[in-house]
Amino acid sequence: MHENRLELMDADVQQSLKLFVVLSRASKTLMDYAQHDMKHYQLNPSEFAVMEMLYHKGSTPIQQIGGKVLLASGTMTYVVDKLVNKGYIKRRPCEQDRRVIYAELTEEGERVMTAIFPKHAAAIHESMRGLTADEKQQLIELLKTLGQSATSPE
Amino acid sequence: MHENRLELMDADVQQSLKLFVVLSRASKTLMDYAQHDMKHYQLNPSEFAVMEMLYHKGSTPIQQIGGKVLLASGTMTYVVDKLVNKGYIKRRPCEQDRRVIYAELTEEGERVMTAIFPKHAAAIHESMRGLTADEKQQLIELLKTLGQSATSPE
DNA sequence: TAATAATATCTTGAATACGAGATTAATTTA
DNA sequence: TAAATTAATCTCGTATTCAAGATATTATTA
Repeated sequence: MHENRLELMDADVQQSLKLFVVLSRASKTLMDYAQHDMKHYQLNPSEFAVMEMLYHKGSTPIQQIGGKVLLASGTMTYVVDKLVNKGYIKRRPCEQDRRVIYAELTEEGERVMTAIFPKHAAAIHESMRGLTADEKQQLIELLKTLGQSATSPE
Repeated sequence: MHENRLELMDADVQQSLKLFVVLSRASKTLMDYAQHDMKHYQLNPSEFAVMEMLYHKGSTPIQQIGGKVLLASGTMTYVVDKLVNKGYIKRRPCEQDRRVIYAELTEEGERVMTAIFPKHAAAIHESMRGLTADEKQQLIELLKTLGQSATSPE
């Protein structure tokens, strides 16, 4: 009696729900995989994302970092504090605009990311070994389209 | 100097990282969309997932629910408590095995899910309007493969 | 110039999640 | 049957996140 509630739905809607579930699972699996790798470096996903952005972009205003890695401002303070305590980044007030504070890697932070990042990238790459380059490219295109359609005005 | 750190990497690895980012974003966008819809019914994603499972499977041991919707046992207690307080589900001890406790929808819970679920399904479906049925099918297959490769033995 | 609006960061409180350990019950072993 | 093991749930402490509000600074406007 319960089982066929799903079967009574429109087939297209069923397919969308199926995709939703598969997307959730695949995403969670990959995130767990990445998180597990980060644990080797004593970093959680938010911390790693901030470190990675600073590693690739250099000194950046805290707010810009939050916008890029999709973290709320309160979260940014928390994450930056933790990374400062670890000695990986430092705050540097902007001289032109004293509302702004830059975050940037310390020498220690640079050193750590230089050691860590290639390993982490390799781990991510390894987690996707089930797909060919062509399949990955297809996935990238399809996911981009999906992401856009879910964002744009209802 | 910072920008081309990425460019120095192997192209295949770069592609995998790109896919990782696109997957994260698409997933987050869809989850945010779904969460926004659930808010109309005063339910968060974990609560909705539990309700949905009970709606489709009927009375189920709490641990099994946790396994299916990927929540830790401590979290299950918390979520079940909240749904019980809302009057949507109830606990029922198993008579054969007194370690086991079933959760099941109350009449109110049944009523609410019958009203809510089709609307939620329609919202999910709508969020994916940017893809054709064929594209969705491709995505489903590719994501399944990806999810498996990230799970299987390192 | 004074008042207002906008911007960036930080503070605080609530919600959510996990993990370790406690509790209770069932099952297996000696 | 007693002890040990396994299993299911719950309790408690901690971590992470967001949202709303507070504070400080800059930009705009009257």
